Amino acid sequence: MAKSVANLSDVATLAKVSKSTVSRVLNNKLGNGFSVTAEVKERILKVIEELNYKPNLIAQDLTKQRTRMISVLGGAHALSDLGNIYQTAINSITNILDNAPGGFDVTVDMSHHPDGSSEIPAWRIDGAIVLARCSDETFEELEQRNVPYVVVNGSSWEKGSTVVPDDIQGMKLSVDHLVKLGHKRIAYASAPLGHLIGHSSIEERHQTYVSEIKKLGLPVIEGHDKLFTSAEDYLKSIIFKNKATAIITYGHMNALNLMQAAHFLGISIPQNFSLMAFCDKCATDIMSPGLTFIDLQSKKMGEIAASMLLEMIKNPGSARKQIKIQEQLVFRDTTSAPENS
Amino acid sequence: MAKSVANLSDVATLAKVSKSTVSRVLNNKLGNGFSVTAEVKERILKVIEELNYKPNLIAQDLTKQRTRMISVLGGAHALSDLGNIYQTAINSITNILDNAPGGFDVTVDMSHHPDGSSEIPAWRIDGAIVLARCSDETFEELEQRNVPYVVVNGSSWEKGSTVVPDDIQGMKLSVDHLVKLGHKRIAYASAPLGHLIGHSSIEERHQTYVSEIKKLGLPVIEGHDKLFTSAEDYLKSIIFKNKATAIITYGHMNALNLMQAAHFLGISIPQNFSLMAFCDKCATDIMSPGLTFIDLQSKKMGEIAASMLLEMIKNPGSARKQIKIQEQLVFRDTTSAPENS
DNA sequence: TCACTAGGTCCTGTCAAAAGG
DNA sequence: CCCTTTTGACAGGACCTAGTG
Repeated sequence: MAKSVANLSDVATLAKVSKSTVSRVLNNKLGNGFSVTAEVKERILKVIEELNYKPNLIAQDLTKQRTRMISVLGGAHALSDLGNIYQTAINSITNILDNAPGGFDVTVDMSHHPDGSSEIPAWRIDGAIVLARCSDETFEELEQRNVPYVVVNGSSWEKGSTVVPDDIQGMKLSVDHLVKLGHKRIAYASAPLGHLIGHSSIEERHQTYVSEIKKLGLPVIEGHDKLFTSAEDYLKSIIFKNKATAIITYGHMNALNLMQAAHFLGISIPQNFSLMAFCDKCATDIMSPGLTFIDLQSKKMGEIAASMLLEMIKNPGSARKQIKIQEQLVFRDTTSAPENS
Repeated sequence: MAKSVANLSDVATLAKVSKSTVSRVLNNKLGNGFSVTAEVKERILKVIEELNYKPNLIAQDLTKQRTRMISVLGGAHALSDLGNIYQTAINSITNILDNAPGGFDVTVDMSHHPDGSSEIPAWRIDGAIVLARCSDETFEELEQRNVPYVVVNGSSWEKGSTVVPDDIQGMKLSVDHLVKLGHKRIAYASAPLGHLIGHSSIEERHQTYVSEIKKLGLPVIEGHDKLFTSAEDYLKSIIFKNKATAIITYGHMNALNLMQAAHFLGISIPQNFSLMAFCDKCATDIMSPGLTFIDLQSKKMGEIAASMLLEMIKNPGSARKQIKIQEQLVFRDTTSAPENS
């Protein structure tokens, strides 16, 4: 196959000028000690047009020592289940970085890197956003290569910044909301099996549930410390046997399962029990009736993460930041005063 | 800031050998006319270890003229709404390409490229998967650069291959399913506003609905040619006024909306009307009761697209292919014989 | 000062050729 | 002269500094 694309030399030869001139017509803003005849400039531009020449980005990256590429790591779990908060976060991250001066190319890494092997193209990126977590090897490489990175909803190593939702405050909001409605027997359904094991939100929500409930002198309903499995069994145990009047769930998937199971068992929400979850607004849009939820503010998390990353890229020496985002209660149809109050 | 990463020269200097020797220790499979003293090899490997040297991928790309990167284009709509077929497709695409010999780095391009400007890093990728469609400029660049590409669920330009579901056959399956159950008044709800305008599936499903219904001598129910807006209005018009006993919807979001509206209006599914949709298996998992649907086989589409792309990369001269995937009926809880039959 | 150019730089991979025995 | 081991020079494409007439 013949050479299919033109390069700088080709343009230079055809325009009968040197490569440097072509390069500077393309890149250097005219004015600061740089000039060309209008005629030469025209000639060069015409040849570029004819050959449809475009600079080879790889070569450009090599000389400029920067790629204007930003990688979002952890796409495998970000895309795995429906309506999780990372989708929203990714969207706002992309928006910000797209519109940043100069423009960055945002790209979600989808490869399921086998355990123990970091395959992050650290040499190819100017920065990274980590969704919740990544492998130790990846963290190590990011740190060693001095790649600026921000972790969204998770913790970082030494040099990375973080943006996390304030789950302690969110759980307090939840309990407070239900207590104000008159609930006394409030249960908590933890994360389903297979969820991100060891994620801090699992621990924080759980512990805060226990401490808040105890602080108010209310009964801690059993099952809060187990991972969530069967929604039907859970309802039988928590509603029928333990007489709970309200359930807080770790995420929207639990809530969805519980709604379906309740429908199946002939129990009504919120007549027979109130239900609320931690999740993102967009996840609740698919549910009916409208779920009361603690908004994790994933859009805002994404925006802040992206801005912080830009700052870190611009200003390599700056110190890491750790930001906590306040969560918000959105009161809709699945919570109300308990029946017997 | 001091130079933070080691390069080939550094290794060579410290190991007291030439750069080429280091390079060959790293890359050339030993055996075919290549050899080093065990001692030299050890020395080099030790230095590499010490400096934690890793080849600069950008430079490597430049010399090798290939990046082992594959870009998935169209991420903006692939991630925009929940449970759409592209998520499944992306997952299977990634699986295949990850495990391909040599391994490819799959990356989803998320940038919302402004109209008219192709910003595809065509120079940086070895191949592309297009989800449904991309801008004309992008197609143009892919073609001109001879980047192998496969379009999933959409049409390509001259050199690209395509994998599309057979919507004509799928609509025939739907109508046939409902007719066999005894339905005579079958309606079709088209794509919601804001969906991919002009996508062939909208046209094909709609036209096939009309032609199949007519062929069977059944009444074409009005509303089939309008974009879907309010689920409640639709039900009032189609079920109450037009006495339809079954509705086929363009996608799972319509179906979800209709289920919620039916619940609100006090109509039961499938007692009062049957409902089915075109969608992906994973989208229906979040619905209750279980939706009868036409499976678009997005997993299979992804697998085939990825394999075709690998073939095209390996074999640049090969002719484009256009593959149609058979759709499948999955009979669940939302369709049954009509009440008055 | 103006209008332009030569040649080094970024970093790795390759190949012909040289060194060592 | 042969074989093994190693090397130097250059390609790859764009950018940039120093420099020329």
